[in-house]
Amino acid sequence: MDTSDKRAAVIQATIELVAEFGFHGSPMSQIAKQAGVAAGTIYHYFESKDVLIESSYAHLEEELIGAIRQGYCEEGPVQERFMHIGRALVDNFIAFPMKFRFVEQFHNSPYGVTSRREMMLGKKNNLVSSVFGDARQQGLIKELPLPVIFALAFGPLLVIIRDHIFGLVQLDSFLIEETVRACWDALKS
Amino acid sequence: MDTSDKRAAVIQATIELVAEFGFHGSPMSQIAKQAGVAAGTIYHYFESKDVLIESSYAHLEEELIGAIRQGYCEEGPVQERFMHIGRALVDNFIAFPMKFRFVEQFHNSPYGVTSRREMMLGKKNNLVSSVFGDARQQGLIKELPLPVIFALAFGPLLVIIRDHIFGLVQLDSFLIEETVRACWDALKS
Amino acid sequence: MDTSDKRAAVIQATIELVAEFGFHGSPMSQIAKQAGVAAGTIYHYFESKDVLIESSYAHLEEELIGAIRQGYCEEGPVQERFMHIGRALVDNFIAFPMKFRFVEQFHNSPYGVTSRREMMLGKKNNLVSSVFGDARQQGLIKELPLPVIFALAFGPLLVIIRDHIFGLVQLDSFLIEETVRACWDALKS
Amino acid sequence: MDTSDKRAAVIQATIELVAEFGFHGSPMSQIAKQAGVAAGTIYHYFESKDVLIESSYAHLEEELIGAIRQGYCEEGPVQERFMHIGRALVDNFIAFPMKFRFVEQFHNSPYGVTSRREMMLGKKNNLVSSVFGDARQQGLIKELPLPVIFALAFGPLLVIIRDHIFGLVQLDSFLIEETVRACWDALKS
DNA sequence: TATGAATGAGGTTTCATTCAT
DNA sequence: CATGAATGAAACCTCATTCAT
Repeated sequence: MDTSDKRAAVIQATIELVAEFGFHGSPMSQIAKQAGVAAGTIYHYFESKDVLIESSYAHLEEELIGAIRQGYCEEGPVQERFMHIGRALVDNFIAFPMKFRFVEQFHNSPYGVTSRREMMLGKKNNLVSSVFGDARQQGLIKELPLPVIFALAFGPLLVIIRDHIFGLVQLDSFLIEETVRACWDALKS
Repeated sequence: MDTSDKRAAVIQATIELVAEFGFHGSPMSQIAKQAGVAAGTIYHYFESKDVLIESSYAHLEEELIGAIRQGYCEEGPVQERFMHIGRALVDNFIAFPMKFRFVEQFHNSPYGVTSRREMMLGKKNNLVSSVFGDARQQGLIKELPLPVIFALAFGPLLVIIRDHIFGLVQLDSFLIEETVRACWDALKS
Repeated sequence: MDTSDKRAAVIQATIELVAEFGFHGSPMSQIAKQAGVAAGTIYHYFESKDVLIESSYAHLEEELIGAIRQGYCEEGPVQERFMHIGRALVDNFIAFPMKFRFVEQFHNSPYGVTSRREMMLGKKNNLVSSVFGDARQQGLIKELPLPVIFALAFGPLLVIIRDHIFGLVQLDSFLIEETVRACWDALKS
Repeated sequence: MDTSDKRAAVIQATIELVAEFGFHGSPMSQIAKQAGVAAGTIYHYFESKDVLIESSYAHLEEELIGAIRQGYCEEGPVQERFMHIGRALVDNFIAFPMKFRFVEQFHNSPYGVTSRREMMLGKKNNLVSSVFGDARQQGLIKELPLPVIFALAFGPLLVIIRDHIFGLVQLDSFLIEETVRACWDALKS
């Protein structure tokens, strides 16, 4: 295991434990054990537990953006681009429930307060922003502030992903398709 | 201050502190101080910190249901009943941001995992369930599983409430109205 | 053991351990054990280890000033008052070597840097200051800055106390008398 | 930088850091960084931190003895030889306050306990010892045990050096001269 | 009932030291 | 010789909980 593998192992362990037990339920000693490193080693890569958690979040954010980019056609029609993003979002989180659990806990905790303004689904993400920009220009969606647009577009997805992970609903590709399309209905002018 | 006032003070203090600092950032000693009681006193009313937090959540849930009931007309048309619920939900959380912060943290933490199946917006809440039951019967909304319906109906509201509290958007009664209506658009068959 | 006894026990344990093992060699867990209290208890009385050490020093300072006051005659001739102070200083530190070891370590460490300006033998101590004030007025001692006067008066005493404690010299009341008198010789104009 | 330069750099870094932050506040990693070497490298030259600190002290001791020897006339009159030593001591420490801070911390710490019996100003130093031997033979100084003589001679100097370094007094060559002379007054029979 | 001092397990973090490169 | 990542014991400190008053 070379150097950067160790850093990656620590992040992976952090995500797994936090997803299951929360920030408070994931002591550094456990993270170290799960990552297969000594407790002190973590502090070579991350200044503190806070930094470790922020770094883990940043890692997940990048991974998610990468997943969305897969097969994304920047030239396609707006609605199709939106459908792709919604599908990718749900597919990815359902495939890796731990990521979702981690991200949700991060957003709803003192840790996430600072990072929330540039969140995964926010302005930082040009892919998503440009979809809504184009949609607005073409008069396809309602004239509402961007945050409201984002909320209508992705709010339902976050909820059903959570429900799926907790077993309250069983999503399949058909249901995902229908749900994302319903989100588009909310946006349509 | 008589006996039940003390219980209420503890719950109030718990909500305020957890909203701002999270569960881990709200030690029992601080809760006691904020509530104006001794640390040991809390244990007369609540068996443990976990029980205190679950009780605080239950308290908020009841308050919210009460707020929704205010001015609710069980006999009115389905869409109007839905609009009322959506409006009441947003209004109430915006008026008391701490409640929202507490509830969100609760839902996304190990504490909330057990309670989620009977969540505020879930089956336990007959008011809400009956709206969608009626809507489905009258063929007004899409043929999707109830959890998906819930997600489409309330997911966006939770997101914009959060955005409003964090200052990312400034909601007013017009914007709330439009947003809740857009949620209905997502549901409409 | 009532409440203030516990605070006193912690300070006593701190002095004993630091005297023997130094600040770094005296972990809070050891101090707790020596004091017969739980580790956490220390933090009810002292905010941190630093505060504990500063408080222990302050305690010793007061004790020493009290010891010097014993049998001190404010109206007596200047030289006799000086002799009394010198004798009391040496007697007290020789009787309680741990106090001396603690104080010396405190003064020569980052802890002591802040407190040094108002040290035991400094301006804060009116008893000592007034002796030199009177001596100067009566033209009995050299015209040198007060810090130099203090150094000439007490510097040698601190060194021989240390030597005595380490067994390099065996002080008795005769030797103490002669040494304090020699200090006066250094001051005499 | 050749081999012995590295050893010297480590010692220099140790003195600087310990002077400012104390033994406990000077981790090996910091010493390494300040010296411009890798942490492990220190262990090629010094078996342990304790050995490093003792070696740093020994280095300073030798430097100081060398400084005192500069311009020292072994054949001169006793009082002049004493004055020279006192002057050199004060001048050197004032010119290099870090040395003084290190030495003081060393003497008043568990590290110094073992070395104190052969301290800088002690028997080991023939230069100083022979001055007092000659002075005694010529009947110039009081009939007191050697440790007391040492205390009277150098105790005040250590105190005012400290005061000067901490800014409590501003020493100049005149004041130094007067102070050393006053020390001689304490010794004079 | 109410208090709050006391407990002590357990959390985060530091740091002297080692060893493969 | 030199490096610096890795180790893990141990430090300081927190905090949920208890219990004598």
